[in-house]
Amino acid sequence: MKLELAASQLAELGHVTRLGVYRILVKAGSGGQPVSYLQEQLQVPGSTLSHHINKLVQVGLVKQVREGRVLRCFAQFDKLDGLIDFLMEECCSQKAD
Amino acid sequence: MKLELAASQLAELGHVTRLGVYRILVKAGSGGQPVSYLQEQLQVPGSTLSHHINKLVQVGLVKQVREGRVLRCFAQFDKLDGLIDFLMEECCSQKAD
DNA sequence: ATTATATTTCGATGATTCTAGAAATGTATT
DNA sequence: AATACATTTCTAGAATCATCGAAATATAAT
Repeated sequence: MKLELAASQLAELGHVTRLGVYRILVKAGSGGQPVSYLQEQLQVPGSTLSHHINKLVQVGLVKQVREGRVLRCFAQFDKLDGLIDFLMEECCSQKAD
Repeated sequence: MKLELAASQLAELGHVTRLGVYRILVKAGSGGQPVSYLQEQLQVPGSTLSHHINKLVQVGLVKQVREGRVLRCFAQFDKLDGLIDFLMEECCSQKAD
């Protein structure tokens, strides 16, 4: 993974509301949750929430699928795995002098 | 771990320069690396680098130890483990309706 | 068609963060 | 004590980000 992508994903997770969204979606697993559920849980104005969800979508950590008038959101677990791998990559690989 | 702490750690990792610092330190393992080495690798002005390292220290991801006039920096691996655990916590635990 | 529901887009304001030069600090060497 | 070296602190302008009301869009129900 490129460092720039990892940094952008980490930056998006590094905000209380967005991390709250992401955690709910991780907890929800493959079933996901609609925006309305996230709003109910997080108690944040719709326009603000929409803005934050969008940022998570932009970096690939979340996907959305329309179901009638509901938009269901899903955590993209493979992206989280990639991010964690990146953080651990080459851990302690440097030779001592 | 509290969500606020996790968010702040993720936010600090979510910046190209800081993530660059952190990666070098992860790679360096328990031996750490001095600020001067980080500066040489990352090619960023001292005052800017110092500012970024300080943010990593503030959230506990990095520690610094003085060695004469050199300041050696170390990744705090336990904090990274805690952060990763937090991200995975309760994954897919929600019961379907 | 009209109304209701779910969500986004727009737009503007305020807040935070980034950057880097200059000056200051702490440590070692001569 | 003077000089060199490593790093930080100060400062201030520029850039980015967060917030949220109002208006717009999309879908469904009556």
